Amino acid sequence: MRKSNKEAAETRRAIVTAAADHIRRTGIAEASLSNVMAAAGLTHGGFYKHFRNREQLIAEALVAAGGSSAEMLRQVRAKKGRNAALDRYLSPEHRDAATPTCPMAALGSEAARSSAETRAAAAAVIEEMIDALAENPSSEEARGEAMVDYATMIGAMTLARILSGTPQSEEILERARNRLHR
Amino acid sequence: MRKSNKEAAETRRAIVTAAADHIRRTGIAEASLSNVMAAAGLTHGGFYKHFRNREQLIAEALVAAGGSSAEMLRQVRAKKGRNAALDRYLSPEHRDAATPTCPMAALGSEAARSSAETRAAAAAVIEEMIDALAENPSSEEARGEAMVDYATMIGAMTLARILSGTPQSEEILERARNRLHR
DNA sequence: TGTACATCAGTGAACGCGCGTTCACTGATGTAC
DNA sequence: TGTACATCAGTGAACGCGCGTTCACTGATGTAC
Repeated sequence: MRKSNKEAAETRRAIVTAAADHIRRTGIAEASLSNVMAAAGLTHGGFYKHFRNREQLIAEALVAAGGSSAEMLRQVRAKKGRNAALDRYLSPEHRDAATPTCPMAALGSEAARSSAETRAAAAAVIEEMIDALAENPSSEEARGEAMVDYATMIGAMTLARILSGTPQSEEILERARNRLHR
Repeated sequence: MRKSNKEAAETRRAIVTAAADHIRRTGIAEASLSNVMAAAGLTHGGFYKHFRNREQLIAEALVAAGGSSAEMLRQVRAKKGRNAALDRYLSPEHRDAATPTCPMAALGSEAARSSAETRAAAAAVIEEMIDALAENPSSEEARGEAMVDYATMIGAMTLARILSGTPQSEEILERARNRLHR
């Protein structure tokens, strides 16, 4: 039962979206093709009609996840300013979200150990997040500062998630917000 | 061929050490019992003579890894001061180490998604690292500042590892060092 | 201290399971005329 | 525009593999007397 080209393109997008959600929820290693395909409403056999292999899907899913995370940062920032965007990122809601928004906080250390293809995708995500975060994205200095800000954000979110359920979890988020506010 | 109690205790320690190395090198999910046991010079079947299950080993390995990481931080700091300890942590050598020193930088995002037992072990590691890092570990304020410092450290190391091989990798480490120096 | 027996550290085969990938098959869609 | 056939999206079974865990077995160590 061949599908139309338009339907096939939608299917491909649905698979990437399902994978983007899955890797942020469970990490890369736990996102099996069967589970991702089932979440997209398909059986696993058809996967290779759309992707070369699992590796390619992971790279695309990472970029998609990073895109939606940067978009959210940009929107809050445009409407309510930089501090509000930081507050949103470093909030208990982001910490507790069933599907975390930022892929670097959700699986950064796993990406660091991954293949060159996956790391290149992760590097593109970092680039986009820095763009969304920097006061003036064309200034080398501002981008550099945003880079360290972002490091603090993903580190604080990681610690807050490990410490979930203890008072220190709220504390690390609050202290990170205070340090990064301008 | 039963082993003496002393030998058995040594075996147990060797398994934990092998696991502590393995999880820092490859993450928790990739550290299989067979591989860990082989690294300790044993076959996998004997594992359950020492541990309840894999979960227990991971928790103990995490604490062991954190202990050696905190110990290194303390030693450099005692000899050469706080800034030198930060420089050592945020160095290209730590980034490139075959077995990374700090388990939180190596697998923090994975620990955040793990079971309560593993997260409790990770929380103990965080506690110990903050102790080693804080100017005055008995001051609540100093511990809080050290917490955010540590967040920046693990975030910067994670980003530096993803960006390995690009000029930004060195840049993020240098900028993080500069921001945290006192 | 010596003896008899219970304990148990470690081995290696086995289990059921889920993984990534391949494949034959289907029938609706795409395309060449 | 209509027809004939090639294409290919998606299905579901199959593959070889490594996983965590269990188990029968071994013989040296530990212990009770």
